[in-house]
Amino acid sequence: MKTVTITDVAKHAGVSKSTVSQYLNKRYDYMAEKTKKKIEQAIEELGYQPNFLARSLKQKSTTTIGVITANILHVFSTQVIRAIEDFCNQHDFHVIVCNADDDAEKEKKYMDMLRAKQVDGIIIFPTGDNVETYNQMLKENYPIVFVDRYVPGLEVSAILLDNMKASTMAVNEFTRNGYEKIGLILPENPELITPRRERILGYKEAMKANGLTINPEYIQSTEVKNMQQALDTLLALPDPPNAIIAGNDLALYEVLKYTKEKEIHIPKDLGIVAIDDVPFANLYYPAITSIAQPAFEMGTKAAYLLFEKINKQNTSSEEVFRFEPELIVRSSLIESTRNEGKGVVTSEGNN
Amino acid sequence: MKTVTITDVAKHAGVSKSTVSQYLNKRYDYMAEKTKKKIEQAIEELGYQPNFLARSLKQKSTTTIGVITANILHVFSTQVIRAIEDFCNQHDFHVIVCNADDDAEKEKKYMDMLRAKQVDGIIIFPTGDNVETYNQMLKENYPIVFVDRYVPGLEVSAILLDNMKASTMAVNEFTRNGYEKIGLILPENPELITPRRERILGYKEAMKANGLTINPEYIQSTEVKNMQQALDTLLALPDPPNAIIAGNDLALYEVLKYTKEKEIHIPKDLGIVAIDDVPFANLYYPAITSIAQPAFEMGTKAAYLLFEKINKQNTSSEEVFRFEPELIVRSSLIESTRNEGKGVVTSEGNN
DNA sequence: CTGAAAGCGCTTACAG
DNA sequence: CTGAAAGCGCTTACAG
Repeated sequence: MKTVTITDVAKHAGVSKSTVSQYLNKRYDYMAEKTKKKIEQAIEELGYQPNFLARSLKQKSTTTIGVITANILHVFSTQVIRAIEDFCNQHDFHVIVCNADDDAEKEKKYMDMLRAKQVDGIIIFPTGDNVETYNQMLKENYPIVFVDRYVPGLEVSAILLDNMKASTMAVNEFTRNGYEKIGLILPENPELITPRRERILGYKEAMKANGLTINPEYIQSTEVKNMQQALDTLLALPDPPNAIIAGNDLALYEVLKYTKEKEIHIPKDLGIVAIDDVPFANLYYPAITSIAQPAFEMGTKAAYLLFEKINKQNTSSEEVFRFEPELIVRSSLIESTRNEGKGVVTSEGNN
Repeated sequence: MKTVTITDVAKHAGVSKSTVSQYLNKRYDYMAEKTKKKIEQAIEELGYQPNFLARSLKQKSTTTIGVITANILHVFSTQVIRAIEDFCNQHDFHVIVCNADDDAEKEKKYMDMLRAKQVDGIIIFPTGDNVETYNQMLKENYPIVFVDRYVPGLEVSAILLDNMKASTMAVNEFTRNGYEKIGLILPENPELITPRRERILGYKEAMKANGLTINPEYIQSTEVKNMQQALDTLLALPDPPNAIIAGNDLALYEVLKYTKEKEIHIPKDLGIVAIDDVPFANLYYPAITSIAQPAFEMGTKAAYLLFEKINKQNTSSEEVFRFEPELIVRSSLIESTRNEGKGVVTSEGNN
C-alpha cells in the first residue's frame, strides 16, 4: 500500500501543495469554497493522512513530551503519569513513558534519545546522578521539570511533597496519642533520594520538637529485600519502638507482611502510620492511618509547568513547589483519651 | 542557542554532509582514520546531537510504538505496560502511553494521531467500538496487536487470558470445598469487554459441569459505583450465595469494602475468590485466594509479536494467544476436609 | 575513500 | 485567492 502524500492530494484536486497545506492547517481566510470542496474530496477519495513527522521537522514541535520515572509500577508514579497524560491529551500532546529504575545510565540514555527525537520537553523523577546532562539541558533552555525529587544546586523547577511536614504529621499523630518510642523504616539511599532524605530529617526534627530523644537505631533505611531483617533488628532492640512510621508504600507492604507473619497485632502491639496512602490502606484490618500525597495535583502541576516552559510563558526563574500532605486518621494506632475530637484531620493542598 | 546540524559539523570538519552521515551511521568501511577523527572532534566541539526526526522521515521508522490502554491506573495495565516498555528499551524503542478510558472516541483519536506521528506499531486494549479503524489498519498492514480483549470477526493477533479457565478454576475451588451457592460480581458491559464476557461464560459452564444450577440473580455485572448496592441485592436474596467470585480487581475492592462495612466475616460468613491477583491479596486478613494472570509475560509477548510484525518476520495469519491463569490458594474460603493436600495449586503459563 | 544531488513529506513567506 | 520555490535535517544511491 503506497502511502499517499500531500503531493498526491494536490494533483488529484488540481491545486498546489501549498493550497492543500493551507487547507490542512485550516487557513481558510482566502480560500474559495470550491477549492475547499475539491481538496476535501481528494483527501476523502485517497484516504490521505498527513505525516506529522514532516510537519514536526519543519515546525520544530513534535507535540510529544517524555516522562522519565523511576518505576511505573509504583502507585505514586502511575498516578502522576495518569495526571500528566490527561493534561497532555487535553492539549493534543502525547507522552512517552520511560522507566529509569534509579539507574543513572538508563536515565541518561533516555534523556539523550528523547531529545534526539525532539520531544518538546521532559518531566523527570531524577536519579540525581546525571548532573552534567541536567545542566546541559538547562543551558540549552530545554524545558524540563523535576518531580518527587530535586537535585541540590540545580536550578530546575521541581514538584515535591512537603516531606518534612509529612513526617512531622506522622510523628505528631503518634505523640498526640501518647506514643514516644517511634521507629521509622524506609528504602535505602536517603542521601540521593529527596523524599527519603527529607522524611528522615522531618522525623528527627519532629521528635526533637516533641522533646523526644532520637535513637539512631530506630531509623532503618535499607534495601526493600532486607526490610524483614531490619524489622527484626528494630523489634529485638532492648527497648524496642511501639510505633512505626512506614516511610513509603514499599515500606508499608513490608511492615504488614512482617506483622502478619509474626502475628504482631496492629495497633495493640504496634502502632503504624504510613506515608503515601495506598488504595487498600482503608480496607485493611485495621485500616491504616496514612499521610497522603496529592499525586494527581502534583502530576497536573508538573505538566502545566512544563507547558509554560514549552510555550515560553515562563521565563522566570525556576521554582520549587511544595505540596501539602494530608493526614487521614484511621485505626492503626491506639488513640489516647484526649480532648481533640476524633476524625479526619486534613490540611488542604495549596498549589 | 542555535541548534547545530549535520551541515555545521560537515563545515567544521571540512568534509561533506554525506561523510558525516556515514560516520553517524557507523559505515566506516571506506573511511580514512583521519576523516573519522576530524568528524569526531567537530561533533565534540560543537556539541552536535543528531535530529532523529529528520532521520525518521527519511527512513520511515520512528523506533517508537504506541500503547492504548483502557486506564493506566489498573494494576494489570501498569504491569503490561512495564513489560512492554522493558522490551522496547532493550530494542531502543520508545513507547507512547495513552488512556482511552473505554471511550471509543478517545481511542480513535489516539489511533489516528499515533499513526500520523508515524509510530511503528500500536498495542491496543481495544474498546471494540472502532471496527472501521481497526480494519483500515489491518488493510494497510499496519502493525497492531490487541491485549486483554479481542474484537470478534477481526483478524488481529491478540494476547488474552484464558478467561473461561480462570472462572472455571474459581468455581472449582469453591465446589471442591463444598460450596454450591456461588455468586459472581464484576463490572458492567460484559457484551463488549472480552474478559467480562468470557468470565461469565466460564462461570456458567463450570457451574453446569459441577451439576449446579445457574441462578441469574447470582450474577451481578454492574458499574463499579453501583457495586455496593449490587452486593446488597445479592445478599438479601431469599437464598443468598455463601461464596462470591470477584471478577476482577475493582470488584474485589468493592467486595472487601462491603464486607468490612457490614462486618461480614471472610471466610466464615462468605467465601471469596478473586480473579486478578493484586499485591495486597496476600497481606489481607484473611489472605485472599486468587486467580492470577501472568501480566508481565503477556506484555512481553505483545511487544514481541508487534516487533515481529514491524520487522515483517511474521506475515503469517493473525493468531490469538491464550495465557494460563494460576490459582493461588490462600485463606478466603473454608476448606472442607478432603483428600487433596493443602497448599498452592498452580498451573504454569504456557505461552 | 569522499562529495554533489535528489529526496523524505511537509510549511511558509512571497509573488502575482 | 493560489502557486513556485526554498527549506526543515537528515540519508542514500551514484559518480568519481
